[in-house]
Amino acid sequence: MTEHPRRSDARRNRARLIEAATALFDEVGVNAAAMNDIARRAGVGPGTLWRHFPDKEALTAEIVGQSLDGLATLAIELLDEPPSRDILREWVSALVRHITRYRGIATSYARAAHTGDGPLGTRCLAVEQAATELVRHARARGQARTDLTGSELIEMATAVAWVNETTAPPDTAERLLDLVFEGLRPR
Amino acid sequence: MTEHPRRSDARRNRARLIEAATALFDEVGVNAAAMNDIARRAGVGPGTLWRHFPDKEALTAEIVGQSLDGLATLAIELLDEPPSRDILREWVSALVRHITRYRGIATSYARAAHTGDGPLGTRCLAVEQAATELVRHARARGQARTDLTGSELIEMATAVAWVNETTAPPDTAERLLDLVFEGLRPR
DNA sequence: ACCTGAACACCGTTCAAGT
DNA sequence: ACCTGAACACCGTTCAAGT
Repeated sequence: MTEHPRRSDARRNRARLIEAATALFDEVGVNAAAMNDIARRAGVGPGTLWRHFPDKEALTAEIVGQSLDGLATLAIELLDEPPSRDILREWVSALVRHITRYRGIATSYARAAHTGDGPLGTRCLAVEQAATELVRHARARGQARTDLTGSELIEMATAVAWVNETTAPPDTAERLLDLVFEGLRPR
Repeated sequence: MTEHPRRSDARRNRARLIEAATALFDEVGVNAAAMNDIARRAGVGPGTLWRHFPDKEALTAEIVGQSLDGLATLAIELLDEPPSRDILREWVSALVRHITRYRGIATSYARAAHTGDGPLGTRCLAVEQAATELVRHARARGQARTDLTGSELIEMATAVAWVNETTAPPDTAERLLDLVFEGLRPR
């Protein structure tokens, strides 16, 4: 949890752990990446990994944290875009791409967003607030139905990302988003 | 795999295993139910469980099999219902309720339906064929957009069931289905 | 102050030894 | 023909012993 350890070997180990976890998450996904493998790859013992990150969620939050914070930032930025831009769709697409990038992270998000606890939960709350603001603007623009909420938007995006990563070929996400935005009914 | 073992003690053990698994799946969900706990609860060794069901998927398929087959049957039955009935929505609701009943089964379905292998996969293929037929009729009735496919319908239902079981209060499923059917856009 | 690595509890799965 | 239960490989996590 300590962002900047005092001793230089501790700082170096922390950097190595983050590097190893990032690489392994990219290669095999969050679920398949074993904690002990991350430690071994970083050249440290499992106890050292535990000292820096008390559980897997803390490590996950560290790795995906910047990218996740960027989604909140993106939502705020989209508020100032001209009405010709489909800000709701653009943001949801970015969210789905973010989740898909790290396979297995959809479940972590869903649970963290639900409880609001832990290092992931607090970050998810920030994203949800940004989504609420975004939905408010999209509704005013006529780009979203008037009863849609920010958390519902995130739930739908998480659901699409989950289906996309567990069952479908990787390029089905946009097609599924079409269905979610336009509905299964005839227009 | 053998449906009807010859020796009476084997048949009795099989029945006990199914009973124990059904109870434990109901209590804690499919994911949290440990194989060894199921065996202990049935009063047999883990090896006996393995002999009757070679892995957890085989056991899961046995437990949820009848209910899953019922969904294919339901889809066929709905084909003959009068056009006043919203057959697509009724069937998807039933599918979501079925998945929600056994927590943790959404992932098994998604994977099984994707590969089409194993005892679950073959059953999922039958459900998908029934869904395709149902979608065809719903499109002719004007209850579904003309480019919707059966597998897409199942993907959306699985996604909603997954969100519902991992993040949301248990009664959110119908609200999410409203969003999926009508879309996030204003009508 | 921080690291090491053996150890723990738990999971699903296997198989040699029995009856 | 079928069951038993110890054992295996693997996971995340812990902690006593070091430097």
